[in-house]
Amino acid sequence: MAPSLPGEPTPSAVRPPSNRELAYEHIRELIVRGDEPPGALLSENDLALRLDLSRTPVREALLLLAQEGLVDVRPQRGSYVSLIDPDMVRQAQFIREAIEIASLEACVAKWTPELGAEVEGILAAQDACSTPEEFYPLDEHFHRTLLGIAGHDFAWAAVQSAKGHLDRARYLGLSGYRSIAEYAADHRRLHDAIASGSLDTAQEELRSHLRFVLDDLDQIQTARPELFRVPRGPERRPARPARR
Amino acid sequence: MAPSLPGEPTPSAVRPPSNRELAYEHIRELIVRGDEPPGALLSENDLALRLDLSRTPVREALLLLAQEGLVDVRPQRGSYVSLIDPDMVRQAQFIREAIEIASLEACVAKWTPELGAEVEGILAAQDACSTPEEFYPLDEHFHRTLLGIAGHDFAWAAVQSAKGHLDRARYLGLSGYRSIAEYAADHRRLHDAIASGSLDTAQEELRSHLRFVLDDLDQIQTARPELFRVPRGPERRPARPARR
DNA sequence: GTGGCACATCTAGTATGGCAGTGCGTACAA
DNA sequence: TTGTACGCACTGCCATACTAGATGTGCCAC
Repeated sequence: MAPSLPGEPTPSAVRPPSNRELAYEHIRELIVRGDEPPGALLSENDLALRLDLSRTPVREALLLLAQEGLVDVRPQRGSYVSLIDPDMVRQAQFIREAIEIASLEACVAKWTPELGAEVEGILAAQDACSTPEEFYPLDEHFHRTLLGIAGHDFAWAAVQSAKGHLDRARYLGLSGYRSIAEYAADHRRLHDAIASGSLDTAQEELRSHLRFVLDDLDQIQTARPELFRVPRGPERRPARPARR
Repeated sequence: MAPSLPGEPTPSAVRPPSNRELAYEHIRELIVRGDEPPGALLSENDLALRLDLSRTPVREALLLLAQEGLVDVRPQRGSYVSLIDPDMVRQAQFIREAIEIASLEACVAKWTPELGAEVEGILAAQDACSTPEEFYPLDEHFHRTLLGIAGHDFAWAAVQSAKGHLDRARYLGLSGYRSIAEYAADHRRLHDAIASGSLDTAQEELRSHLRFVLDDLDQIQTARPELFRVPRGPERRPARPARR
């Protein structure tokens, strides 16, 4: 686990993270890792108890997560982990692809051997990974670094906020449908194309790399249909818990 | 039975807007329209009094605006309207351009005469505008409609959240540096290119249209430097009292 | 046995009070 | 005159109390 990622926009270095940030990170982790599956109830009161905080920071964290699309707040009813909406995933993928592909032009233009060495380091670390848990942060780091080289570091925030649903699908996808080694190989080919200055090749490599998420998505949807919002038909509630 | 159709993220049609949404819209309007200029102090207490609400919805609105980059919350110090950061505006422009340009492909592919008629209606309304206040929502409507035709309606949220700084610059830009008529003419040329199925032309039209914001930006920065974050030099603080 | 209404009990939304950190004005010392 | 220490007043952060609305449950009339 990286203690401090480079380029972090967090002023946490001097200021301890607020309870809201703590709650946000914690809850987001629960959702992305699948510990709280899509459809699960996330009660403000319950979370406040579990995290040993008051409702206010928990509530504000849920507000941000709802903005991101990971949580579905239904007033006076409850807050739920949002179901994975295939259409929304596809659109998130579109956004990500649009931004990352467009950034490659500047990335190739600004490429230097020093930057190449930095990226090589990430690639080497990826090759040493054996579990998705290890690979996942490195994958983020790789893509984020490329954006940073292009001078579009700020765009990462936009990508990240859009790819909430993508993250979950990706996490599940890394769990077996496509191997870590294949993802790592994609990254290396992309790096080679950038380093050799062939923009078109790089764009094609990145495009197919990013689109594999969609293939994974189909696989996951077939295997775990209960995690997905049904495209047609109500299915408002999967089952009657019949509490009490 | 599902009373509300899934797919539309806004339940506002059936539910009255919450105080938080009211506060958000109101404060955002203040900032984008320039009523509260960059650097102005936005006190939770003060806003709560002015909007006749409690501090909670105001605070949550400020949280969302901070996430969007329009407000700069400094803990235990105050919340301020963020200064316009030229680099951030450029990156927001990049994001927007990447998404809208990429969406044109699907837009051209899915174009129909019926959709053309709808867009024509917007164009006609734009031609009838005489003030930026009238034009501004129609401009949003135009671009959003194109995204919707491409089937990337969801991407609008990403664009919007990224273009906070852009909005302000754009609003100022509409106030004189480039005329409404020129913007409207851009839109019409873009429409014609899409309708005739020439993707490349459409992309070029849109690209130059969107990049005019950057030209405006330079004009505005020259005219009103106090609204901008200084690009070079420390200026961390005017002076260091170095108490204690 | 069935349909409908009322209540008990959840929920999130909102209001408010206390707390802790920071900047700035002021007064004092060199 | 200049530099420094100190305290007040202000800020946002967090906790708690209260409100209104939605839902499941069970009683009761039929």
